[in-house]
Amino acid sequence: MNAVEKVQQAIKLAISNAVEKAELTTEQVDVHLEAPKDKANGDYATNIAMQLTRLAKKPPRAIAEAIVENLDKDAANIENVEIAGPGFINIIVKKDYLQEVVKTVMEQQAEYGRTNSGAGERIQVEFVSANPTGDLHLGHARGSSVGDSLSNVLGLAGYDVSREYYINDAGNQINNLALSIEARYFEALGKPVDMPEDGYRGQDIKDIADDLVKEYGEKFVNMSDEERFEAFRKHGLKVEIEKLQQDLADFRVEFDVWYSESSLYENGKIDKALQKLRDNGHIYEQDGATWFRSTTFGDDKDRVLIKNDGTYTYLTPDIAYHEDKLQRGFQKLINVWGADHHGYIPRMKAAIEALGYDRETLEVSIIQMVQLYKDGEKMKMSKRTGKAVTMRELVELVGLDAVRYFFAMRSGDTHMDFDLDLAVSQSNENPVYYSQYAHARICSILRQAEEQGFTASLDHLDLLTSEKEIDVLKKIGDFPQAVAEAARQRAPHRVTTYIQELASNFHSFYNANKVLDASNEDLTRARLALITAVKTTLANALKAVGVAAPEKM
RNA sequence: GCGCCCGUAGCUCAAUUGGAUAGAGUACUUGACUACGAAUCAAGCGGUUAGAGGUUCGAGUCCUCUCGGGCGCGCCA
Repeated sequence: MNAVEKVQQAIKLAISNAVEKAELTTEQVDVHLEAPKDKANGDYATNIAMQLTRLAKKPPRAIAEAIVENLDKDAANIENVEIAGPGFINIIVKKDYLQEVVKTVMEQQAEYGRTNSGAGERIQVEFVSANPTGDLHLGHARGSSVGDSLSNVLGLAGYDVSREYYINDAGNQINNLALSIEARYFEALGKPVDMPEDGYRGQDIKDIADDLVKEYGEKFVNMSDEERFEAFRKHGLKVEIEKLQQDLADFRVEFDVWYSESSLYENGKIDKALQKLRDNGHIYEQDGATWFRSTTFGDDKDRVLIKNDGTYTYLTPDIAYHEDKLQRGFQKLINVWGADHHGYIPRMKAAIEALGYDRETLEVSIIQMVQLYKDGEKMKMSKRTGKAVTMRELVELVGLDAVRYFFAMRSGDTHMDFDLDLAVSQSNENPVYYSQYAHARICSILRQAEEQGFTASLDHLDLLTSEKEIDVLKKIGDFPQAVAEAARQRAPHRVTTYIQELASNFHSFYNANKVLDASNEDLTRARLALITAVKTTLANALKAVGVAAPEKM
């Protein structure tokens, strides 16, 4: 438990003791502390008096007064309390504990912010999982950013996280991939053939075909259709998957597991999952197809698992895949899906339940669509013509940090307008630079401190008593809980909000106080410790959302 | 037609999951560099939280309906 939590704990205890002493209720009360938005309402506030109105059968303000009268302030490090509004108890704490915060950051360094609030719960986060049939585009960039940030945040909060990418390397779309490459291959040789109806028309397919021509010439022309198809399928998959891996690595996203769909065919896991569903009585045959009675578990219609041509639908291996995840011992599965897949949730949850697991084990985080704007106008996109903006293009245009930050800033469940001009602009209009600038600024001060012979010291932290300094200290102290809360709510964008606030507090402090002051060496050394703690905290927070913390800009 | 998501300041978005006078950034108006980085700071302006009911001490948040936008609704993946 860190210094901040200790203080909060002590306050909660003192209040619940006061409730008992005032004989307001015999029931156990859970004291909820909040940090008021407005500092005028104290460092902490509790709504306990309002919550007790029913139990104590008294008006909230009278309850609040009774609690305050019986409150042991010294035990809880409380400087002052006030009753305000409808019955809030506002608490002002003594600030000396904040010195501990700086020491903690100095000790923990890159580990500062880590807690055990997740208690080692094993969580798998599956995200992106785009088909290996084309380039990652704008929507995947958002999914990558949110999925990766979420994983980072969960990891920091003490969950045991595994990131996974499900490679759809089986099924129809891969056949289409092979046929699309084939069409482009013949086209490149000047022997055009028809592109399949739902073929892939991206530039990447043309590139693959051109490379094949360059390296092998007409080698594939005289092969049997089957041989050529197989060669193109294998080669296409390899190139596409490597490209996905490279693009994601360049986006600062690393997966722990790349899970192959086709492996489920090869090792019999699909059959096993089907058999389990059959044994559990959730399968029936109709119209020459095999059905999953998902309506038993709240889906709006039953789903086909084996088509009347004997092949599986997309759902079937996916069920086997989720069965496999659960058998690997994950206690929670988080799938990050695009909004266009939200209709898929009920059937997947139904499958989980039909396999004998708790449907709540699966959490699906839906990422809403992104709309690109340029010159104040919507950019039209078309997947069919291959004119969608790719993730790689976006990064080249905007810069990696700005892209990651923009997506990390926003809650995934909001429809998002991405202003290209704003993201590209290297000015104060662009929010990503605000926090990076704070970091670079601190580094600059530290460089000059070194030149002037100042070193940070923890011996005079009691000199940090100005309002700006207290604000910074408090904000630093909030970090571990902010991360834990972001993890609990699966809301990594909260970390970005935190980053803005910390940077803001720092900038404000910077403009009000000179750090390097030869006339007051003790204060200088304390402030150097303070800004070093800010630097570390900022860097840790930025890292969690996949953004660099530059020493110079 | 049915289902899910969304609607908050001119614009882009937050809001500790039911708490106080709804907050940031940006834009706009002022002011601050012979001070460690002005990509900064300080102050001002800006709101019937799409609308109408309801639940209660208390609603942007929960319930019902209406309006507007997005996405789904396949023996595609």
